[in-house]
Amino acid sequence: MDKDKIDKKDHILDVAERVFSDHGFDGASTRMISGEAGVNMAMLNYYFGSKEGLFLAIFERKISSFQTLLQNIGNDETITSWDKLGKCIDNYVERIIVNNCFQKLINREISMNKRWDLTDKITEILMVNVIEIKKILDEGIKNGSFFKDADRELVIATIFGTKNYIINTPHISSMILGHDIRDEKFLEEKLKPRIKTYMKRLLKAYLVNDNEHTK
Amino acid sequence: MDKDKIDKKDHILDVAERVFSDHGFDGASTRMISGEAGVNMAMLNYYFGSKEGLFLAIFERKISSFQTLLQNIGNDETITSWDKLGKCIDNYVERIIVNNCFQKLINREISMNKRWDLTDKITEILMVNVIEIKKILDEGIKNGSFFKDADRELVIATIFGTKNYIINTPHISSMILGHDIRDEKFLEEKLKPRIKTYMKRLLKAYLVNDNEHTK
DNA sequence: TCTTATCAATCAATCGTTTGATTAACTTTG
DNA sequence: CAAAGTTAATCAAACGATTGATTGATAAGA
Repeated sequence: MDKDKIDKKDHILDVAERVFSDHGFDGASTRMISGEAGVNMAMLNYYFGSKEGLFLAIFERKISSFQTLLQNIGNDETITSWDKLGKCIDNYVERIIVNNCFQKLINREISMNKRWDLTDKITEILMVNVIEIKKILDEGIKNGSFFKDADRELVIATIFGTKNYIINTPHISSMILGHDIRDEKFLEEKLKPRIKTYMKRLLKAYLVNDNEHTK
Repeated sequence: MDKDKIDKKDHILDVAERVFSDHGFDGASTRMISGEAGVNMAMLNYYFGSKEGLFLAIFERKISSFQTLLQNIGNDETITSWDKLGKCIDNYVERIIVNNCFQKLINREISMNKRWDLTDKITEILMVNVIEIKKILDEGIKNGSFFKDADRELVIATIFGTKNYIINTPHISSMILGHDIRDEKFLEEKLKPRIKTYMKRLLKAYLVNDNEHTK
């Protein structure tokens, strides 16, 4: 009974997430969503109050599920700064999912900058990862294992930007890589390991203090 | 007369570009656009046939202006592969404009993947830059000045991704950098040189063949 | 006179939302 | 235990508002 209701709400949210990510907030009609979800149109307002309420509910659900898997590699004292960063990269790349509806939604919202409160909420979530990496970089520079003039902020932009570029422009990155990145098998077996290796080599070459950076 | 007409069409396109980038295709109404442009609503259909026609016209205009400034650093035989890449980076970073309406539109369209023909056209344009850089990387690897196992494709993702991350998520990157990146002065005097320096150091450390990459 | 440009008014379609009736599932009461 | 009452869930139908587009009239220029 009560569980059925939750399942139904969850089902509607699943469908709405996909439809919103495909068509945008304004492009997705309530009839479209209710139709694809197989529920009466009035149910959307009954459960979520309004179209905007439904939209926000999608984020609320994901946000609460995000915060549970928040982890703290940075505080581990037993491994080097470099190994910490490597672990972060592995962890981060592993979470790559192409055609991720929610990722699309986040990108659109954050570039749209229309619903301010939502943008702030999203920013807050994404900043958790940023701060984690920044902490590791700070530590590495402080203890001398990373090169002291390293541009920590732009390193962060590179880590997130490289991954975002690949998954946000699947059409282009597929062309660059010569293979459809939406192919699950290719992504899992080839691309993910490749990105991990590349990112680590790239950052090690820049960060790790065994060569002088002649300008 | 004829020039007035072109100016008027251009003015409508200017306004439409901004309104579409602020609200998305479906979120921007024809009344909104015509109102802000100070023209009668029927003029949009008179000039551009339909709302979609207006939308496409925005891209047509930009595309034709893009293709004129296409350049060919790659074919210069007098400088090293590394200097070519450095020039590319300088050139590319210099073109960074935050709050660029058209950039927003392109991103939305390319992640939306709805209007296929338009996506193809955009891809085609963006690939010009990609191919240019790829050519330089190929050459550098071939002539031994770049490290032979360098992942050319992912290097490209890093170059474009780092920049895209910064300008597409102004809210976040401003927070990371501790300064509003939409501040024209800051962007021009501080950020642009900083990105140039960083990108060159990063890529040089990874690409240039004066140190072994111990895994 | 003929073409082009502009306009207010209007079109049918679709939008998000609301309504009132109906059904189903429990709870209370006699 | 059964009848009455209460609540929540579901639905078809309709609401007013807004959408993109079209009309026919009017003005201007060649």
